[in-house]
Amino acid sequence: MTELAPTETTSPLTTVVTWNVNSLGARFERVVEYLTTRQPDVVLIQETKQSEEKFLTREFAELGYESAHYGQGQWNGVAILSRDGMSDVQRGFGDDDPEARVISARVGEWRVYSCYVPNGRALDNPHYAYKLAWLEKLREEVVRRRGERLLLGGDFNVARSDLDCWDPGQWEGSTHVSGPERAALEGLLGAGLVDLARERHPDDPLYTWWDYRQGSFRRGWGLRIDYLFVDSASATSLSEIFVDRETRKGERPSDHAALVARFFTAS
DNA sequence: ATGTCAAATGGTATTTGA
Repeated sequence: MTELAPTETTSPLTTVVTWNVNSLGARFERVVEYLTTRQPDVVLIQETKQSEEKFLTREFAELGYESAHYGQGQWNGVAILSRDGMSDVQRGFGDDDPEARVISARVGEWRVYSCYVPNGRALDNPHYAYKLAWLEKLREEVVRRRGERLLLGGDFNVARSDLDCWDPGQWEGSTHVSGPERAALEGLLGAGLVDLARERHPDDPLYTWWDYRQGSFRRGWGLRIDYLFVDSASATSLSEIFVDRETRKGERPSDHAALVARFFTAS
């Protein structure tokens, strides 16, 4: 088994988490429990499914986190939490994208992004073309920021390779594994990013999502669709990275687990 | 078409999205 446990340490590590919570309203208690017990430094949240008004800014502040949210209500919605503050928050790509799917901020030396890539729905659905175009916009954003310390986390809704998929045959003809989606994700990485989990653990599935149906989590029927990407110069500061499977267990879990990375802090 | 979950609604079941 490759289940990795978080390590207790007092060394100056920065912990960054990406987690698709599948409704912050439904998941708030789980998120609070996570923040309280694990005390991550930065949390990148996807699928808040909340309006700006409903986002519990004050409650997060009382837990020690500055927060920024880009919400649209019923669907989508992305947020960033930071124990050490943030500045220069940017919502969306600055275009006419009607869906709230990306937010970024300056956190310390990083520009961090919380990304929720469109699902695509089906290969012949207009949402699939939107997904590919959206990934291209994200790639262009990364190209624009070349040279900065970048950290992108989120639900990318693409399994990079068959290793990232419990039964590739079952997914044939579906979204998340198609050639154009994978090419778009590789194109994003080609802009100068490193897939930290895969680089550190070349042979482990490291699934981050399991369907609620059919006991998929128990059976190991997952996909790796959540990622943490950093610029290649920053990748050397990675201490460890793991999927926190505890976040997928217990009472009312999201269908995604949290992906956790720890970085050596620059001094 | 799914051993499910979440949001929204002329709602107490259905639709939509994932």
